[in-house]
Amino acid sequence: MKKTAELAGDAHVIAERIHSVAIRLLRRLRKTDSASGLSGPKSSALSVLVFGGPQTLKDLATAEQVRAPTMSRLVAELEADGLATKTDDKHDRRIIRIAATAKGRALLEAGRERRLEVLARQIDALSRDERHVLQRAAAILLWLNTDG
Amino acid sequence: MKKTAELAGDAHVIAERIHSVAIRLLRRLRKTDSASGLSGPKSSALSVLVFGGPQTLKDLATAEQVRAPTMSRLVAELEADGLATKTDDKHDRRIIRIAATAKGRALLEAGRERRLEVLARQIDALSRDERHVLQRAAAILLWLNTDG
DNA sequence: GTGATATTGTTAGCTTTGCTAACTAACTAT
DNA sequence: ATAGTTAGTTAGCAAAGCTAACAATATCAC
Repeated sequence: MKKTAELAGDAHVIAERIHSVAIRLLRRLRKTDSASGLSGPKSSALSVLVFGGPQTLKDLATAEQVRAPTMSRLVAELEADGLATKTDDKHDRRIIRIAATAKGRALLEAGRERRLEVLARQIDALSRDERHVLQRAAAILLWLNTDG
Repeated sequence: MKKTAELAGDAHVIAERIHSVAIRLLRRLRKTDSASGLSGPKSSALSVLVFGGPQTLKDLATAEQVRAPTMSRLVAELEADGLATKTDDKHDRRIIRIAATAKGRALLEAGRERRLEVLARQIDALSRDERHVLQRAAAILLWLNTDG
């Protein structure tokens, strides 16, 4: 029987390891980021635009779990680089629709590939079973982050 | 037969998802960090000191995958807060030994628990099988980050 | 021994990314 | 009409990363 006030030691240890691994993973990926000229947060936002279609600034901020001012600046920078556009909504003039440009899509493809290349190769070298574990883990964590 | 120049689509997709999930996970954890007064990078470094014993600044920087100046500042801040100490090495006077203080250990325990509390609870609510998947995934990713 | 080279850590200064507070503009409801 | 809410921006701050340049110490070649 598990107490509610005290979780199984398991859960804490796993949480700790997941946290630790995530920190190190991102620090490693950030390095190669710079090669593509597109930073992590920018490529992540651009990715949402490319795969999720045009978005409101607020939706984009929510999707990226970032505050509006932060996203406002990121979008401004993407726009300055010609990677995204902002267009006014006709029905609600407070709203702006943010969309990826063709250039943005192209750069994302190239940048993304390059940035994750090393990791992808490492994952490819794993056994089928290990790849499956990572795939399931990603799904579980995604779920925890959104619905949990 | 797999080409070497072109990985199985699988690997790229998994890499992408892992990356995406890691970004969101850390952004989420950072929020609760502030409650303990100990930021993510600091608690991570302190954790290395507590569980790995006294370390050289360089070793600490390497362990945390960070450059020396970055770790130098983090350690200075930990020291200012009375969470770590720096002592000179007798045999090699270029080296400093960095160790966690009792206060540092105590704060780490408390802070760490609080920071990862939500995640730990979520993990605890998963099935035994799902927890096992996360555990294995963490081990695999740790290995990729260090030895791979 | 001495001079060149390595290594360790620090300082200074920059960039990026996040935040909150305060504001404007526009929509909604009473 | 007016009060409140929502969307986005601007300004200003802090944290955490980096490189470049430097001081101090070790080590190695000779």
